[in-house]
Amino acid sequence: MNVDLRKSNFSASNLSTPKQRKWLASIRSALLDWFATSQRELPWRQTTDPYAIWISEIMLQQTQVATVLPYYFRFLERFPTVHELASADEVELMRYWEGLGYYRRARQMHAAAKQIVEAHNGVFPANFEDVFALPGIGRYTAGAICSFAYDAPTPIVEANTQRLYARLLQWDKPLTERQSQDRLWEFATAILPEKNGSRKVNYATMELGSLVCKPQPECSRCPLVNLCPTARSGLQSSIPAPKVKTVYSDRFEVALLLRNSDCEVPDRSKHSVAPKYLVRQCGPNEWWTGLWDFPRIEISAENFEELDRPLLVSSVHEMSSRKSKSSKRLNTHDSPLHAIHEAILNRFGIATQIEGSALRTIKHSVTRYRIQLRVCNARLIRPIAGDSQGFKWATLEELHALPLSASARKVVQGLK
DNA sequence: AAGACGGGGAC
DNA sequence: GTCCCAGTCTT
Repeated sequence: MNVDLRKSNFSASNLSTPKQRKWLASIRSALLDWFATSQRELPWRQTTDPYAIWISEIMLQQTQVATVLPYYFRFLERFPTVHELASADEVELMRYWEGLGYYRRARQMHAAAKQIVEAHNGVFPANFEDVFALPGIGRYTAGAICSFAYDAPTPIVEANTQRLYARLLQWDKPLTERQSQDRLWEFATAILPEKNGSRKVNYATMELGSLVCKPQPECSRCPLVNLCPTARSGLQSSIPAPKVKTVYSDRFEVALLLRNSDCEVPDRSKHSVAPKYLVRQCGPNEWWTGLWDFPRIEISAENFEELDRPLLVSSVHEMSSRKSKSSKRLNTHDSPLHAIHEAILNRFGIATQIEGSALRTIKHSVTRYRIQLRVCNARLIRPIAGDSQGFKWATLEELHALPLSASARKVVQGLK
């Protein structure tokens, strides 16, 4: 089209001048042609069931398509309707979410399902305001559900479309700014057709952002290349503005494997009793809220190294009697192990003793932390106090049914 | 406006 | 290694 790209960085208004409307119509048209031949066949696009679309949208928050696919099928098979989800057992639900991360998504979804049963008679709401009001559903997800399920003209702005829209607008300010967000939502609204067909347009903008207008875009394959001022000016690498680099910090942890067979009288009724491991449920103000984990604490880099030393020998007895002639290492200064035992006692109220050096070290990451976790055998040197809440002993089989963090799951994998 | 929240894919 | 991902909610 004969649209002047040099003037398509609109100064203000809501993209409603004749020239802007013509430009938008050209984009829409080229986009839909491209989408018809280039779209991926994703399972959540083969349905208009708002429930299934909702599940997919929640799973897809900050999570890539390839990661979601297996979870999506498994989840819908087990929880095919709002009612099934609303009446789901919390533990089983979390087990179906395990590995996806951002576990509050699952809890909020559970709450939302109950809300839908209560307030909407189990029928997924059909207008934006009602959908938006549900826990875990923000502006993007509400718009996506209404558009995809009902073909409502609700705009969407998420990672893919945000990048695409910013480039089409040649918007060079950081996208986190309020002004930027307002502009993006304005574009997202303006790009939708007057009447029907918003579903397809929203699918198409996301798909183009995902497959072509990537962080490193492939403009030579883009159906909008001749309509895009950023491509014209060669500013693809600076638009959208690069995000502030994440500063990672190292973190060291130790997890304790405490077996009941080491500290309790075995059940005499059976000649072979499966050992049980001490686990606890993570509380509201810690990572993996609601999930189960082995007793685990952060430790210093020095103590972390100490746990890697072979043939580690220490006992509380040796440490508590400072005058005794225990091993040379323990005599020099406060044992690092003592510090760890103290920290475990303070944190969990259990008196423990680490045995030997770490079985293994697991690397994982949580948001901005790069974590190394030493897994250690340990024993209880005093019974667990009655007021220590949240603990339970679980067999290997029971551990398989409990929702764990990905790192705790790795620990369990090593227990066979 | 900025930070918390998980984990894995892709390069 | 680094960057990024169909965001939401809380400071």
